[in-house]
Amino acid sequence: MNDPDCKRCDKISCAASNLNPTELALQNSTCRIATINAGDIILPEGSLTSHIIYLRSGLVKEFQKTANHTGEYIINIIKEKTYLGLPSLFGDRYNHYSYTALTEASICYIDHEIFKDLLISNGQFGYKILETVSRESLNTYHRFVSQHQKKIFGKVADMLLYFSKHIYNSNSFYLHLSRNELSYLIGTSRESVSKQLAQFNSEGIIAMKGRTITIIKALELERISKFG
Amino acid sequence: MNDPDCKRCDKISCAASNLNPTELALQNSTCRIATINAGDIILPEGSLTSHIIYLRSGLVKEFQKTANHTGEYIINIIKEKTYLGLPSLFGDRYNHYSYTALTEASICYIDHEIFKDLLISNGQFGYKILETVSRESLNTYHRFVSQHQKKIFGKVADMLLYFSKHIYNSNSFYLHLSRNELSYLIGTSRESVSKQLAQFNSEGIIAMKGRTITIIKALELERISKFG
DNA sequence: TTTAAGATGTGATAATTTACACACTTCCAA
DNA sequence: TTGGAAGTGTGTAAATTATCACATCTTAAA
Repeated sequence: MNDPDCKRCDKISCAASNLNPTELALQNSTCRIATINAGDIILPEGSLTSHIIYLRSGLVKEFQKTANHTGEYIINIIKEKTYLGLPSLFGDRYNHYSYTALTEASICYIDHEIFKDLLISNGQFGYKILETVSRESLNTYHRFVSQHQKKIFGKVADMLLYFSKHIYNSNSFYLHLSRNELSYLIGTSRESVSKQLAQFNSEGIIAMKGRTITIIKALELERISKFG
Repeated sequence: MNDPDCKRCDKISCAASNLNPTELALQNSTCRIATINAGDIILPEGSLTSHIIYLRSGLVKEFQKTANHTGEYIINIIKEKTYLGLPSLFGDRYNHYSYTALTEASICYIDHEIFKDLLISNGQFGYKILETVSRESLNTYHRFVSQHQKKIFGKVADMLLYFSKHIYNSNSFYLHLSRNELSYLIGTSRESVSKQLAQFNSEGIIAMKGRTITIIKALELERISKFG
């Protein structure tokens, strides 16, 4: 763990940029920074919320284990400059989801009470956090609803576009998730994902080598996502 | 439309009870109240957010039409003393979902700008709204995840417990939704819902007469919901 | 009261998806 | 370098669910 310098941090959150120097110094005084290795767990579900956790850099998966503990369901893939589990923090006293690093990640621990005090004393900061929680809710609802009414080819097309447009911002990317995890993300079986990817590959819609995927016909994928 | 009196309102929101008399008077000055008949639309998806809408009494369904406009997906059933579509308000500039009254409903329209000013100037009020949005997000995520990994009997059991415990607060209730709408709520077909309800009925787990349902073996339903 | 439209129940069939089996590949550590 | 564990691809059978067809029931309006 290192002592951070929030004032000079180039990865500060959009909300925290509304804090004045005094407030930022207050946050800084209780803030600790840590580096997490790929694959390591950041927070297990069911734990009590003691700190705010902010993802400075890296990729994290937010998930929940299934009832029988043999599988999981992935809620979201989280990118840098995002607070982890805000709804759990404000909605309840414990973390509803688990968080695991998909790549090496840098995270900040911020004291819960200080954060809450800042929210209440600085309305602009509070409003930004509210906007953040709202926007993320809408995004997650949208993904859930989309998936619910689609067949597998639609789900897989959706997923590929999600990674391309929202996570990696490129037509070509290395997936940090196994085929199994992809199936946890869209709520199907590993085999179904494999077969659907193989089909898109053979149809020339994507090019695939292991976990590296290149989207060739983006418009076709959009059509499949919409249609299916 | 009538002029309301927020100060004497017995259906005031938990968040708004944090407003002082001056702030409440400010909210009151731009507030209008209206009665909606069962089946009438309150807000269509895609519309711009001009006012905050607060459900004083009644039951409302929050839903989204499918791409081909032949079906819909129900996000939530909303009870009294709840703001409608907060995530749309803060996350974006337009309403992501449609809202239709399931029973006669009383709703308040509150000016968007005044509401936002109150949020920023009164941190406690803002914090309460943040808690509300967070809690609702968690509830909705939870229902989505549950449904995703369950078979039809699990989904229907889930749904029955949801109505019993969260909506009607009774083991016996009249459903304000058609079989078709029930299927939109859990993402299956009307026929599958009918058949599953008939089976629970024949097994003595529930008693059913039209839209009136009595849960006989609640523990058995809990088990089915958890197991499948 | 009559009548038509919408809602519901239910069996048979079709479509979709999962589960299983197993071969092959990749990657990491001894 | 090698052995084993984990990850992946793919055919086939089994399970699940949707769709279709149609009878019956309910409700609301004429």
